[in-house]
Amino acid sequence: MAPIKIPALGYALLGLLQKPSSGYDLRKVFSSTSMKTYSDSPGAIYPALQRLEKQGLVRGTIEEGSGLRRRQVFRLTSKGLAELKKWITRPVSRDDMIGKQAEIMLRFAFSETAVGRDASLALLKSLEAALKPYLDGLHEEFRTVKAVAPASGWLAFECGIRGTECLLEWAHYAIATYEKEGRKKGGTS
Amino acid sequence: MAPIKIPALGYALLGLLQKPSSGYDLRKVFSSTSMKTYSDSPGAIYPALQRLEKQGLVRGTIEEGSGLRRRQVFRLTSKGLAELKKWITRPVSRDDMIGKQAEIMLRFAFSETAVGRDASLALLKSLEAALKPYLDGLHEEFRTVKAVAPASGWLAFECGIRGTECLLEWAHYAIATYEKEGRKKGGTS
DNA sequence: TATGACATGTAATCTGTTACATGATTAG
DNA sequence: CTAATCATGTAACAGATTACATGTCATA
Repeated sequence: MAPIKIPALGYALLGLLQKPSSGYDLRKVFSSTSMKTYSDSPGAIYPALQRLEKQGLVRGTIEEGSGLRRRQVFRLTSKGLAELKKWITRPVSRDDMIGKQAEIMLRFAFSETAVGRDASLALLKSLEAALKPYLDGLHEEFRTVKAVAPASGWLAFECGIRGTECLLEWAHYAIATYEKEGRKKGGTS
Repeated sequence: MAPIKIPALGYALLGLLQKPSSGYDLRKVFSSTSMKTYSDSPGAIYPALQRLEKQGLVRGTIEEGSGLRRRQVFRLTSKGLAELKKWITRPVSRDDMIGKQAEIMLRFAFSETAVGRDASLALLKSLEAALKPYLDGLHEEFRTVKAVAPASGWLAFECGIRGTECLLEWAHYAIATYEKEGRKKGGTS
């Protein structure tokens, strides 16, 4: 069979569904928290949940009688949890660096509850490893850009570089945080 | 008439078309430079160019006889340049902070050649002004997040905060760069 | 003569946006 | 009684992805 294809919104939903929720609950998360990157419109979320259910990744059960209008609560199936773990534990590729930094952060944010702190650390190290050569490439490209572009052009490019350096520093900090935690609690072994 | 609606890719094309280019040239820019965020697929670019031409924002002229296969070179029309300027000079809203940081950088990158350095500076100041309250909001939300989320959750959130702080620092640096330039060359007055 | 770079396009499909439609319950 | 909030959905449309189709020219 064809390998399951899940768009970004689908993974965001799978991650949030580690805690059983209705479509409405999920919409509220997207509209009220800093996950506003994803659409909170019913026209995006309800069809996405239907697709996930058709793929067997979530299962919805209607809650009757609790006073309000019927609510359909969705839960991850074991297949759904497996897909979520697979997504989270994928190594970070060079390709992920380009427009998908937000997706990596989402994977990391879910990693601890979905897979465990070892996976969180592994993801961070994988990110660090991908970041270094990517940054080298950016620095090299910068020399070219600075020679031909107007100030606003190379300044914008420099902003991208600084942002990436900032991400790398954060990764070090996050790794250090996990390793300190690990020593306290016993960690990997 | 309905106000012209242009998706992100359309603006990217308008900006690049300050220098007349064929669809193929544009694709190469997207695939070979750090503008890989935008699709370099023909199925995205050629239809987008057709839409822009239908809206009267660009005009394509076929270059024959230069040896290779026919090449259609697109140029900005005056209407297209006006739309580009309007897009660039829009003040930065709180809403732009959310998933549209890349779009703001693109606007800034094009600002100097399309409108002039005064517009570049204005855009930076507008960004700075939007960034400050946005950062305050993030810090406040962080306190809540840290109390309820696992380490990977709040660390991911912290990454967003650091990235935003980094952007603000860059804005200061870019403003300083422009103001130094301005004193040298006579600038605004 | 076959491969790869140049160069442009279309068609099927998927996803998201926008706007609408429905209906129950609670607060003022 | 009316408005707001809870709660779910559909339909029309726009745009992107993927894959395919076409054709030229240079070079190995």
